[in-house]
Amino acid sequence: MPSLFPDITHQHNACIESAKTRAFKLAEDAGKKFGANQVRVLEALLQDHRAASAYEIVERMAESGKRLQPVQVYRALDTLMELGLVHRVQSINAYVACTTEDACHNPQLLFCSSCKRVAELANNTISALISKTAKQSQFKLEYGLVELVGLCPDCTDA
Amino acid sequence: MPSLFPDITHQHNACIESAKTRAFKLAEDAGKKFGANQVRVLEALLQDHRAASAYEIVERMAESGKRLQPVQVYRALDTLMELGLVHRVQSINAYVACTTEDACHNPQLLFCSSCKRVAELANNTISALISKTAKQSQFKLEYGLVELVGLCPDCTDA
DNA sequence: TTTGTAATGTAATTATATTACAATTTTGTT
DNA sequence: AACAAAATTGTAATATAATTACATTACAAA
Repeated sequence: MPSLFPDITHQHNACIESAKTRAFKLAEDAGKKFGANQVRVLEALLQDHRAASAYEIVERMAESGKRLQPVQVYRALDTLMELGLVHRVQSINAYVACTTEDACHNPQLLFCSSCKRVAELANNTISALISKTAKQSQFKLEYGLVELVGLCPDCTDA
Repeated sequence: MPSLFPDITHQHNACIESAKTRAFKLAEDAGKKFGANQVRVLEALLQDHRAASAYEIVERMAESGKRLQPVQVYRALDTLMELGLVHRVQSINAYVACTTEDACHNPQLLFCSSCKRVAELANNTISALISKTAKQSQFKLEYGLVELVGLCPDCTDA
């Protein structure tokens, strides 16, 4: 099994474009339209595969000419998370663009504590097991998160 | 399968005592001793099975006569989490005392967003699956968390 | 056109967490 | 007991993360 972390050779421009296309389609299906800020924040997150705090997003955007207030970034993040296009990396209060084929609300994330990159799983066995467990305990699941913190292959080698 | 959430009839005093006994034993095994603040913070968390923010812990302790500064609470929480006696409820930046037989670092938590109670699983199938997944992706796991957010049986009924 | 709604903008504040450094207590050793 | 080293506790200030409240603008539906 190859690493889930994007390698150096991956075509990031194409990666960004396909993610945006996917996002617009998804929003359309959900009967929503992106406002300018939502698009900008998504773009800021798509710049790389690293988790960024809300305030880092503010700075990224300021550098590219559009400074938003924190609350505006949080609002955009909320919308994007509702659509499953952005995930919160809970253990570090940061955010990352979803990279799975379908947007999701129960992400399974691998977070590298060294390079801050995030890889995303879509392991149905795990999802199913979680659903089953919730059901068994009569727990009405709103959302479930699986977050693995550690070192990605690149950072382990180095 | 019965609910994992403690029912009204559970003997909470006994619950607290056994948790404390377990904690002291564990610390001893690890060659550590608890300082006064560590014990106090653990006791504050053991008051109930609800997740409490660090600042709520500050207030709880102030009410019972010993106000600590936030940083002192965070220090105690760090120590307790290292020992696996306290878990962070990542999705809400809060903390809860571990309730499983053995202290653990890879907790599986069910968090009720209504009453804030936390139940803890120890599902080996899930743990094993996560370890396996990490290994397959050459990911050096530091810790893994599973957090299910939703409504507990009591809050679903109400 | 006006009405309602969603999105955006601005300011202030609250909540969460850490840094830096000083004082004290405990532990182990002479 | 006396001392040094280490761990724990205490205090102040600050950094980071997130929300509240309210005003304004854009845009679509009636």
